[in-house]
Amino acid sequence: MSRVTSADVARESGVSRTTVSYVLNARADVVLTEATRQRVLETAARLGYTPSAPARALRSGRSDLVLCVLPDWTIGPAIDTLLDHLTTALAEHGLSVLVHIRRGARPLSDLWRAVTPCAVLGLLPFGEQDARAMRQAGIPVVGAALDEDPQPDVFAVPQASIGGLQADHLVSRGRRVLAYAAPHDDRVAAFADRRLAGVRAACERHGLPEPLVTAVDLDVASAADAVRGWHAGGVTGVAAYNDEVALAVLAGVRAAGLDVPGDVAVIGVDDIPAARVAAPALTTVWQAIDAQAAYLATALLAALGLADAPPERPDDVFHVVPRAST
Amino acid sequence: MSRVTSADVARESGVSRTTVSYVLNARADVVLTEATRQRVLETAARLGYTPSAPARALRSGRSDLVLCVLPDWTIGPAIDTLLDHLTTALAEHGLSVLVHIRRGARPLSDLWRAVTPCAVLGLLPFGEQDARAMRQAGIPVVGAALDEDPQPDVFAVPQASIGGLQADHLVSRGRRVLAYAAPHDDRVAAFADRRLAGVRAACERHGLPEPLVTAVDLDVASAADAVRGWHAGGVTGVAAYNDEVALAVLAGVRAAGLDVPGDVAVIGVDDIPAARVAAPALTTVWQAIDAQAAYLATALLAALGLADAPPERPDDVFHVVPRAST
DNA sequence: CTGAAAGCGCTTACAG
DNA sequence: CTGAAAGCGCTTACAG
Repeated sequence: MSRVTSADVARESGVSRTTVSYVLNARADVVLTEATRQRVLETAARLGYTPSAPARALRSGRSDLVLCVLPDWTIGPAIDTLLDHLTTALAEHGLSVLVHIRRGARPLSDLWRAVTPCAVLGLLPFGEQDARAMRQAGIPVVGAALDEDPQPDVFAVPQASIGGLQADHLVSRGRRVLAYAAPHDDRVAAFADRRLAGVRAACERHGLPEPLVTAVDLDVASAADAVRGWHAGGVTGVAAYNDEVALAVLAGVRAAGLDVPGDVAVIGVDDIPAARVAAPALTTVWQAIDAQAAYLATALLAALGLADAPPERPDDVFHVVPRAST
Repeated sequence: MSRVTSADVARESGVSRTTVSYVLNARADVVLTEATRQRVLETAARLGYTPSAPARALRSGRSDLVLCVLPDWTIGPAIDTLLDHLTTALAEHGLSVLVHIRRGARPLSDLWRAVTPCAVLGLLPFGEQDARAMRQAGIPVVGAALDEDPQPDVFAVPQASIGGLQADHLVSRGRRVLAYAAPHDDRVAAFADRRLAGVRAACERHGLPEPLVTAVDLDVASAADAVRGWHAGGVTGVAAYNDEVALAVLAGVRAAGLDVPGDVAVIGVDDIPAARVAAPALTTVWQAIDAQAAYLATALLAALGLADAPPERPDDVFHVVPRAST
C-alpha cells in the first residue's frame, strides 16, 4: 500500500495532474467545468488523497509548519494554554505547529533553514542576528517578548506593569513598606527583574522606600527566613514573582507565627488553581492568556496574508483578582 | 540571498553533488580521499550549508519530524517536563518534535499522511484504526497509554497502581473508611476512572468498604460540601485525583471546621510545588516524569534503529512522598 | 478549457 | 574513486 499521489487521482479521474492541482487548490483564476471539478474532488476523497507536505514545501520553498520557539524554562500552565490555542487557531488554516525548546546557545539558524517554516513564533526574545536572518529570508517573525522590545510586530506583555499593578494594589490596602519575593531560578530572571522594576517604580511614584528584595525557594524554611527578615525591616506587603512563590511566602508567614493579611499582605501572579484554595485565598494578577494567544495567532496569520482582519491588541491583558491574602 | 544548496557546495569544492552527499552523510561504504572530504566539509561550513529537510523528506519518503500527539486536556507541569526531555533527547539524533494537540474527533490520518513523520509518539491512546494504518505505512508508533493497553511497544504508566498506592498509604495510617475525590473535568475521566479502580481494588484487598466517590470542583464551597458528605459517612481518608483536587479538599476540610490529618487524611498525585507549602503540607504520589520521558525517547530511537541500547523500563515510576496531611 | 514539461533539492543506483 | 542521470510529488508558466 504505497502513497496515493496526485497522479493517481488524475488517472482515476481521467484528467491531467495540472487539472487535479487546480481543482484541489481551488484556484479562482482558472475556469474549470463544474463536472470536472466534482469528479476530481470525489476521486480524491474516495482514494483518501493527502498532498505530500514535503513535496509542496520543496516546490514552494515554504512549508506549512509554524516554528514555535519556547524558552528552556517552563512558564507553567500559561504555556500549555497558549500552545493549545495557537495550535487550534493555526490548524484552521492548514498550518501545523512545530515546537522547539531552546536549549543552551545552539544556534536557531540550523533549525529554521532545515525546516523552512512559513513563519516563526518566538515566545522568548531572539538574538537580533537570528531575527534579521529570518526576515531577510522572507520568513515572518512574530513574537511575544519582554516589555521594551522595539520591534513593532512583536507583542510584548508589559512585565513591568504587572509589578506596578501588584504594588498599587498593596498600597491601596494601606501597605507602605513593600518587599519583592524573587524566584531562585536564574532562567526566569529576565521576567523577574522587569516585574521588580515595576514594583520599584510604583514605590517611587507613591513616595515609599525602596522594596526589600529576597529570593525565596519553594519550601517553608527558605520562605520563613525571608519573612522574618522582611518583618524585622517593617515590611507589611509582599509582591511575589508568581503564585508558586507567593504560596511559599504564605507558608513562611505561618511558620514565622505571623498573620496574613494582618501582619503582611501577599499578592502573586498567574491565578493558578491552587491560589483560590490557599489559606488564606491568594490575591493574584490574572493574565488573559487566551487573548494573548488569539492576538499572536491573528498577527501570524496577518503576516502570512491569511487573516480576515488585522489583529487587535487585547487591552485587558491582566488585572488583579482580590482575595483574602491582601 | 537565496538558499545555499548542495550544488553550490559542489561547485565551490570542485566536485560533484554526489560526492558532497557522500561526504556530508558520512557514508562508511564509500571510500573518499581525505583531502576531498576535508575540502567539502570546509566549504559546506563556510557557505553555511543546511540540507533542505523537505527535499530529503521527499526523496526518502520520511521526514525527520517526530509527530507527538497530545490529548486536548492539559496534564499540567508533567507534560512540559516530558516534552522538554523528549525534544532534547531527540534533537541529539537530528529529530525535531512536531506537537499536535488532539481536538475533537478530527482524524489523525490527514496529519500524519501530510507530514510523513519518521515516527509517531502518542501521549494518549490512539484509535486502533489510526495506529494500524500508521504501522502499515511503516511508521513506528510509540506511546504512553493507560494501564491495560495490549501493545507491547507501548509504555503504560499503570494508573490503577497509583490509586492503589494512595489507598495503601491511607490504610498504613490507620484509615479504614476511604473516599475518592474525583475531578469534574470529563476530559481526564479515563485517567480518573483507572486511578479510582486502583483505590477500589485496594479497599477490597484490605477488607474495607467501597470508597465513597464525589466530584470536587477547584473551589472551597464545592470541596466543603464534599467533605461534609464524607464526614457524615464516617470517612477518615481521602485519595484525590491529583494535587490540585487535593488542595481543594484541604480547603474544604478547613471550611468544614475539621482537622487534617486528625479528622481526615488527604493524599494527592503529582507533587506540584504548591503541595510542599500547603497547610498542612500535602502527602502525594511523585511520578518520575524524567524516567518516563527517557524511556519513551529511547524506545522511539530503538524503533528507528538509532538507539545505542534497547530501552530499559524504568522501575521506580512513582512512589509516595509522605508529608503532614496523612 | 486542459495537458506536457520543467524544476524545487536531495540521494542513489549505475557507469566510467 | 567520482560524475551524469533519474526520480521522490508537487505546482505553474507555457502551449495547444
